[in-house]
Order: sequence, then structure tokens, then C-alpha cells
Amino acid sequence: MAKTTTPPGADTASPSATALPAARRVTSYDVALLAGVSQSAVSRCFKPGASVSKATYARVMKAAASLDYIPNAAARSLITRRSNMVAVLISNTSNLHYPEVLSALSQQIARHGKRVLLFSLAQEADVAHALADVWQYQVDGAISVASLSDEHIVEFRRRGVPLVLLNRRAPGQVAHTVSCDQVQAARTLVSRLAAAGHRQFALIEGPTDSCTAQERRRGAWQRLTELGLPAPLVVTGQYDYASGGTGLREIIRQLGRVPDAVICASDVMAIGCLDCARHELALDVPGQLSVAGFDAVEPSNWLSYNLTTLRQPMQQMAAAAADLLVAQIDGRETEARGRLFSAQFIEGATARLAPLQPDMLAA
Amino acid sequence: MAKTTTPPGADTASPSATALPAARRVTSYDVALLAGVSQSAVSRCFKPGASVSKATYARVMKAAASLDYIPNAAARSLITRRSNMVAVLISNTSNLHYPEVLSALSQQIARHGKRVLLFSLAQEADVAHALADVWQYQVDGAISVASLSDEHIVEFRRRGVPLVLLNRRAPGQVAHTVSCDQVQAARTLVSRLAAAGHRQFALIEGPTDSCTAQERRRGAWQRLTELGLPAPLVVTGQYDYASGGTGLREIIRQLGRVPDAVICASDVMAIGCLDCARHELALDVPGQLSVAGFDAVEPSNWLSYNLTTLRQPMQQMAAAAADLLVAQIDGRETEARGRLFSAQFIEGATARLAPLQPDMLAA
DNA sequence: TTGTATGCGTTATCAA
DNA sequence: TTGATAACGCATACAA
Repeated sequence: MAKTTTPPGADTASPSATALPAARRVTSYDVALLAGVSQSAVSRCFKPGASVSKATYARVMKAAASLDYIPNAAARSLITRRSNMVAVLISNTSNLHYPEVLSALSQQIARHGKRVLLFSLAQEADVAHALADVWQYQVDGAISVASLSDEHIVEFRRRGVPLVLLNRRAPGQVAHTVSCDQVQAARTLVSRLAAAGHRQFALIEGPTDSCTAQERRRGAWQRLTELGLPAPLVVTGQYDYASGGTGLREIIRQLGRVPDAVICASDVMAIGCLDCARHELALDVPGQLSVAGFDAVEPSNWLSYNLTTLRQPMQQMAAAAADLLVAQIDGRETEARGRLFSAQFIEGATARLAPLQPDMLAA
Repeated sequence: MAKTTTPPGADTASPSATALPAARRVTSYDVALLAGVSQSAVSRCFKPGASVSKATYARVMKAAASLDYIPNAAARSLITRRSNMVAVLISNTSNLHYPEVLSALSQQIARHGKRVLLFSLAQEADVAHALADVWQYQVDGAISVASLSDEHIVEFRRRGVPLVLLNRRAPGQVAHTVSCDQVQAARTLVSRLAAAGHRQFALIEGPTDSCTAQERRRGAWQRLTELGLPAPLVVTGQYDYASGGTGLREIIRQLGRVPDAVICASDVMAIGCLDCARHELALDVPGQLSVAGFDAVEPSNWLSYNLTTLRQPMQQMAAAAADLLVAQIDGRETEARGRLFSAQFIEGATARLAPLQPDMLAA
């Protein structure tokens, strides 16, 4: 390895570790000087499809290596108007879903040679702050896994920053969107439960401002109505574990009895509901009560739960979002487009299900 | 105020959906022109502690607002040598731990007016690629929640990029570190289990290259030896759910019987172990077998598990890491420092525990 | 307090 | 293929 001057105390004894006093950065001029070429020649050597002779390329690369030269992305982006950064806006409320989404997005964005500038939104109020920074940092585009208001979406367009919404809708706006068909997913779930004889349904929803929750609700209602079943009892939760238990209690209180099936707008709530039913209310699930969730987060697959749920093809959705965004950035895609994925039904063992009938697929 | 040329469609009325063809960006010159001041005056207005008169400040801000002007961070960082970006390196293997760590880091870094450039490492091989980008993007510093080789750590110092390791050690290097005392945590756990009468221990470890796993192992061994207990049986897992079950089976196979206690190097493995014990082997936990984990991830707290585990004060650790990094960036902290936090013991209900004795604290 | 002039490190244009 | 030169958008030293 490079023996610089004095190998700074490698033993914990003497952390001399004096930070090098802002050593002047190595620039393309330094490399040019050492290689005996012009600065623009150096620049060209670091641009993929440039026109450089083998000889100069070799000389430049050798000099660059010996000086530890790395092009400065800030300077580059100033002139190319490309930062190779993509903003990812994500709200913490996604919770257990968060790592899967984020690492998938990060990977897919990296495939296109770009990196993720992360905006992790703890509260709704953070959106304004985050966006102010998004504009400053000159990102090439943004992917939002958080709810944005119409005004915010308009601002993206006005500022010419490509935007893709992942699992969110733009209420009054045309926007590029990648999502999973929640309506269809909820319809499928209801169909399969109804076919197995469930009649009294209850729903534990997410916060009403979440469009994912709204669509799941709409799909369930639609299908229940079509099947002539009684209207479901609806309570609202916060997508968290505790909401599952309190939701179930509330349902039983309002209904005066245990419903046939509880559909929860997230797996975590479904698990909370399940634990409450089994451990606190001593109910047999799925004997006395069927419980289903959405998202197929990792714990839903654990032996203690084996939850009936619907999986979103997140890796594919992330790839689609990244592709769609890059297409916009490259100007290949101008008109707003939406890509809709289908959820995969996971039978699990927390709901009584009838064997699959052909008409359910058509449902 | 004089509407000079044509303010680019500032009204939401006509979104005409056609992406504006790379409209020339609004710069500080445009603002200066409209406000009737010099460009440097505009610049000063956007610098916190600058010397500007009330009057010009107002004029400039008005002009800026009407033009939708936002300073260009790339240009700024070129001259200030501050990008206000912090690289966060994190490996996906942290899995359930990942969201907590990442959102805590993101928040804490944001407190210092900086943003997170995310490098989510799916494989060990990604490190080199990630680092190459870290150098390019001119980040102010980096926080690594992934294992870095000595060579990599040296490179940070050589390039003058401040680095803080979170829950990782630098084997042969002096480095700024924030971590949780895994040795002490493991010792405490063994002490409490031993005091309750457990004699035959087994460990399900993480990958041997993980230093966190190593420390947990060392602490457990130390304390077992001190207490004169038999050496534990050790098997290795991958930190995932499946490893818990296969680990337990392997332990029972090698031991010829069920051990008194299984200590797992992560909660997810502990949960896998627990589920296997209860649902597949029909063992009574903690009656016949005690199971404990590390990390206190959210599911460990669910009713089905109520796991005996140790919580790392992650929010505080993230804050410490951010503080330490920023101190380095600002040149306030030059000598390598390590901050060590203590884990909090969560009693849970998957292990038989004796009441807390004073000497355990000293252990 | 304000304006002028210069430089940050790169890419892009154009002539050689 | 190569080199001189002009941007890119901002911050800062210095003079006014």
C-alpha cells in the first residue's frame, strides 16, 4: 500500500491522527502537468466515449493513478447539468416495508449509474424542508414513496425535475406512477374469503390520507357490494402493531360479536390483530376469525404467523420506477405514464379459504 | 417590481403537460438584475451571517421569490468545498435493523444541515464501487454501518474524508467509532441466565467476519469461563430467520439433548430459534429452554415473542455518530475517538431469569 | 454596506 | 487527435 510520509500510528497507543490540513485537491491540471498533456486531454480520458489516442490515454491514466486523481463531480455537474443523483423521498411510516423498498430502489438506481440522495421524512411537515433541499442539490430526478400534495407535484414540473411516484397517486395531477393494483388485490381477497363462507367483514384501515389505504378500502367495498354481503365495519389505525389490537377490540365492541373476517391495511396491523385475537382474546384463528393483511413483510412469513396476505413485487416495481425516471431524465419519455403491477396472493394460514375458482380470477 | 422578461409560467393555471425544454436555469445574476443589485449582493443574502442592509435584503428576496430562485448547491460546493452531503454506507444484511438505523442517521444528519447520500451495499463486492463514487461526489464525510477493510479506512484518511464507524471496528486502524458494548451486553446476559441456573449454553452466531458477532461471542465465553460453566456449543448462522431454526436443530443434534439456553447473535435468529422450538419441536420456552437475542428489533416486542434481548440505544448512537462526524468536518475533533454505549437489558419472557443481583451489574 | 473582479474544477466548442 | 478558451453558478477578497 502507499507508504505516504509517516504511517500514522497504526497502534491505538498514539492517535496522532492529525487531520491533514486541507491538502490542496488534486485537479485535472495536476494530472495534465505530470502527463505532459493539456487539461482537456485529461478530461477526455475520463469521458467514456471520447476520442483519445491509446498513447495519451495510457500516460494520463498513469499520472492520474500516481496522483490519486478523481474527477470532481460537483464541477462536472455544474457544466453537464447532470448530478447523477436521484432524490428518494420516503416516510418512516412505511416502517417494516422500508428496508425492502429502499434497498431495492438503491440497487435499481445504481444500475443506471446514479446514486440516492435520501430524504427520510419523519413527519408530514418535513416535506417542505426536504423539497427545498431537493431543489438546491440539483438532483436529476426524484422518486417519492411519500405522499405529495398537488402543489408539490406541480412544483416538480415547473422546476423541470422528473418525478416518479411509487405506490402513491397524484390526486389531481398527471404524473408518472408505478404502483400495485390495490383495488384488484382487495377484490381478490374479499372474493376468496367470501367464497369460503365469510359474511361479516371488518376492515382496519390505514390513515385516511394514504391513497394506498383508500384503494384497498374501495376494492373491498366494491367486491362486498357486488357479492351482496353486508357492509363491513371500518375502523382506522396507524399502520402499526398496536393499531391491530385496538382495532380488533373496537370492532368487537361496535359489532357486539366477533366478525367473520378482519382485513387489515398492512401486515403489521394484521399481526397485531392476530396476536390480540389469539393471546388476549383467546380466539381461534382462523377457526373463529380470519385475519388477512397486505404487503407480505418478512415477519408475515414466520411460523408464528404464516399470514394470509398479498405481496407486492417490490423489486420489479423499484426497477420500473428507476427505468421510468431515467427515461424521463434522458428525455425519452415525456408523456405521463403509469405502470400497474399485480399483487401476488399468499394463502398463509390465518384465513379460511375456499379452493381457487376460475371466476375469482375474473373478479 | 418590474417584470423584466417573461417570468417562466409561475401560475398553476396552464401546466400544458409539455416538459419545458430545459429552460435556462435561474441564477443569482437574474435575481440581481431584477432586484437592481449586484450578483454578490444576492449571494450574501443567501448566506446566514452576511452583512446586508434590510432594504437590499428585502428587494433581493422579493426578486428571488418571483423568479423561483434557488441557489445551486453544486456551484456553491465548488467554491466552499462543502457539499453538505454525508455518505452513509450500509449493508443490507442488517435487515430488520436497517430502517431504524437509517432513519435515525438521516434525521440526525439533517439536524446538522446535511443530507444523506446513500450507499446500500447488497454484496461485499459493492464496497469498491461505492467508495469510488464516494470520492467523486465530494461528500463532507461518511458514516459506515458496513465492514470496511483497513485499506479502505486508510484511504479515507489519505483523501481527507472524515469517517465514523457505527457499530464496526477498524481492526488495525485508529478511527472514530460509535458502538455499543457488545462484550458487556453478552456478559450481562450470561450472568443473568447463569444466576437462574442455566448451565449448558449454546450460541448461534453471526457470520464470523462480523465484529459485532465476534464481540458478543467473546463476552459470552469470558463470562461463562469466569463462572466455571461448561464451554458453550457454537454454531454459525447468517443473521436470518432460517438460521435460527437450523441452528437449534444442529445444536440439539451435536449435543444429543436440548441445551439450557440458546443465545442468538440477532433477534431475527432468536425468533427463528423460538418458532422452531415451539412449533416444530414442541418445546416449552422458557420452561425447557431459554432463548435470548440481541438488538430489540420491533417484532421482538410482539406478543407472540416477547423476547429476552438487549436494546442498543440507536437514536442516541446515531446522534453521537452525526455529532462526531460534524465535529471532524468542522475541524473541532482531530484525534480519533470512540464512544461506547451500553445496551439496555430487556427481560422479555423467553428466558428464565433470576431477580437482578448487585454483583451482576459489576460483572 | 455594496460592487468589481477573480477563482473553484470541470466539460464543451472550435480551430489547429 | 489535440490544445486554447469559454462557460457553468456561486462565494469571497478587496476596493469603494
